[in-house]
Amino acid sequence: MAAGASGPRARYREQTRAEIKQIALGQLAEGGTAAVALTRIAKEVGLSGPALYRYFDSRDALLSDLIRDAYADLGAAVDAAARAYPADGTRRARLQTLAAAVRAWAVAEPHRYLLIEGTPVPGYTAPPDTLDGARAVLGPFLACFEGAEPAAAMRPLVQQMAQWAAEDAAVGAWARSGVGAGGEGTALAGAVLTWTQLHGAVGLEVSGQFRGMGHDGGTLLTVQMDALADSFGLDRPSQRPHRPPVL
Amino acid sequence: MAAGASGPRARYREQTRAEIKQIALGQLAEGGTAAVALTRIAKEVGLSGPALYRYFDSRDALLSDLIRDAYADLGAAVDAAARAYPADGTRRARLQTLAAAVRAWAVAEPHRYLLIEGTPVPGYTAPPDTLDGARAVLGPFLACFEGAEPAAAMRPLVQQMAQWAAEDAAVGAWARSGVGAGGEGTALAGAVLTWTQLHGAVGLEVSGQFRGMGHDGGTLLTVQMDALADSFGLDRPSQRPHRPPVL
DNA sequence: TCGCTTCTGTTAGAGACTATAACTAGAGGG
DNA sequence: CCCTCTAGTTATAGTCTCTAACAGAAGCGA
Repeated sequence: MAAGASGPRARYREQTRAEIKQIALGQLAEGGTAAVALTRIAKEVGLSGPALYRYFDSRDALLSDLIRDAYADLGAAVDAAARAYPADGTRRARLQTLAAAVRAWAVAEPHRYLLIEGTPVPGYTAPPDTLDGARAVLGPFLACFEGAEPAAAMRPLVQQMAQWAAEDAAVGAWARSGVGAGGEGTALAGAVLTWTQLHGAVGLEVSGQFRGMGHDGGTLLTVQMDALADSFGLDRPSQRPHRPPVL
Repeated sequence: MAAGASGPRARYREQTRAEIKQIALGQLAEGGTAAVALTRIAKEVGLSGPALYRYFDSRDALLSDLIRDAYADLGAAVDAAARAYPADGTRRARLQTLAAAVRAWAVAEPHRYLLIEGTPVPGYTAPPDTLDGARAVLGPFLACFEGAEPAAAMRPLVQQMAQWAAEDAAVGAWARSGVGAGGEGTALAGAVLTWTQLHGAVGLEVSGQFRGMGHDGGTLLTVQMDALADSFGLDRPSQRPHRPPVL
């Protein structure tokens, strides 16, 4: 819908914007957020300095666009994983699959993941779409908690989430999009916990803080998700042969 | 040892350095890492521009110092909580207490916490003391897992950690400083999981990504730590009345 | 006490970057 | 076919990091 492309001019404009963003991504990959400089982008794209301001209001606007794209991309990856997951699979395995999809995307594009989940340090500009983006990524996780039976330890959070779903109609509807009515609190609690643990595990791994430690990020995440599945009583743990995934 | 203070000159130097750091902390609190500017610090401290380079080699050096201090401070807070915790208390409650101490520090000084756990975006300069700092913060958590009996889901991670402790003598000794011999893998796994989940929960809360969601950070962290304690078989869950902590 | 050394501070300036202002040429649309 | 709006230009202001060259003063040993 955003296309529009009312004429050849708009088309060319979109093309230039895309080129700018691509070069920005390159700089991001090389030196992090701080390395994204409009002047250098301009030089590389063959324009001169201020011309870029025809395409992006400011450096922050460009970064916000990159964040938006990254969220969309990650969301698509999770969505694809959810779509590919067999309908008759266990909820536990679904949770593992989706979590692994997030991690795989993050490991493949560390800089973009840091852009998303990173602390809003650069210009302290909290992009407002962050919430929507996170919600889109998290959506497919809701269904993992269909009919879950959370352990006692989970109760306080489940209660708070149920109340939230009751007070905010949009949130309630969103939660019900993943699980049947009545399970909103559980599903929201599960999704938020998943998000939090993903943020912790993947964020630390991607930012290199696990280097030199005796474990690999995949195992850590698998273990965490497994424990989370236990906490929500997802399926039977049954017999889990524990060979760590070969990364 | 670091004192030295061989003369009045060194004393004055230390004083000026402290003043610079304090002003930098103020700027950090107002606008994040990006807002810390040497020129403005100089203006505020009554010096002129390049004079600051007599006290810090570069802007990054100043930030590294702030990071070092923050780690030390957080470590001290955790240590104090550990020291204040009764020797005959349960390991589960100890875990909750230490985790709450970390969160309390982070909530009280969000900018400094973000400086620590934040992604290395600004200059992409990974300060090498990060590892030591994290280890100091994590140390007191080791003892929470004394004699723990990890659930099946934890096994892969425990195994990896045990191997790590076996291969790296220093790590093994560190782990044994918290728990008796034989429990290294379990303790390390517990500590790393705690760190990861703390990072996730506290980082998201402090960076404001929970705003507008129907839960409070304290409950989320409590629930997570409780589930973690379950996963490691710490004490008896017994009867937990679940009133959420009033924040 | 004298004089050397070292430390602390200064101004000047190079270089990178964001962003605005004023202006120009040309492409599209009515 | 002309008029307008757009995409580009150069010039410029202002901020920031960091280096260079230099000046004054405090400390220290003989």
